[in-house]
Amino acid sequence: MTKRGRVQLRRIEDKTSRQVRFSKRRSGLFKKAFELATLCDAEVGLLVFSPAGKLYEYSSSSSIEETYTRYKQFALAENDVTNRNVNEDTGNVQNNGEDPSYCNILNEISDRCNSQNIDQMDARELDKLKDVLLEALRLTQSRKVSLTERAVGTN
Amino acid sequence: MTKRGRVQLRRIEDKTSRQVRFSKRRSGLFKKAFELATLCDAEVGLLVFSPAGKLYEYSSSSSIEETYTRYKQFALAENDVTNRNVNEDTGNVQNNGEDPSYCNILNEISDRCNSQNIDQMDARELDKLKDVLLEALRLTQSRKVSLTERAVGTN
DNA sequence: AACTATTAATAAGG
DNA sequence: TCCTTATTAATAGTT
Repeated sequence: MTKRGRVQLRRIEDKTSRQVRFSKRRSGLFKKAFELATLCDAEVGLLVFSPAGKLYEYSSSSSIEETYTRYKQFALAENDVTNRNVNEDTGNVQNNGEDPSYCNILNEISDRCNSQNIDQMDARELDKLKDVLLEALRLTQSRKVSLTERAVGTN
Repeated sequence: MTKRGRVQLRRIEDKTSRQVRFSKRRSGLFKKAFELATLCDAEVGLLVFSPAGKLYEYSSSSSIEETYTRYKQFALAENDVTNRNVNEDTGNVQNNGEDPSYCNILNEISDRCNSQNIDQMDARELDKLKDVLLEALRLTQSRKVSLTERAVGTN
């Protein structure tokens, strides 16, 4: 009889055991995720792709998308702070940080594309998308101009 | 001495215990996520917001964004199948499904906005973004036209 | 899928 | 937050 309980922390080579382990541990992980959200009032989003490529998901809020959007907003806010610091200390990051509206508009496009099935947009939604695309285009153009000017050595 | 080990599966009301439980269970959950990815060669993305709003993340691939993109592609593919079925059975879903390039272009914009810090795009990246924005704009316009024509009753 | 020996997680307390 | 310990939960290997 071989030992039970303990296991080496490396990839299981045998395909069948790996699949079996995956099923068991996946259940465990999702249970834990649910318990954390329930007991501790936390927002949890969990995505798992099996080795065979099958998708499993859990979200304690209304959707994975919602949690991901919160994540992007959070990460963006943190990045802004980080980049400002780097810029002030070293000056070698091409980040003017002067145009938060540009980040916002591109994020809005991203959200708009992510939040719904594109095929099901109605005319009104298409119009809104057109507006943000136009605005993004305008900002992209002006940003490129100011980048080019800086590269030429205006300051 | 009170009982240990077992716990009721509902929100912990006491704020301090909830915070303590959160810290402990969060570590456990992230450990399990890491083990599942390592042992079973699975792709795992995990986002957790504490009750206080602090973010914790784990990704077995290069980034959460990458896993989320895979998720969106997966969900989109499944949705397409679902919507086609609905459309054939009922005819009441405004989904022509005839223009996969439109989904692709919007997804590319989304990816391009998600995959890097917007503030750090160089001129070349801005040019590429401009191109996809223009293309998306063109497709948005033509899609709106065809939607309007259909609403008027061309067929 | 079910069983059981073993280890892991964790609740309460310090 | 970190340690200890009693208790329950998860799970590896087997059937």
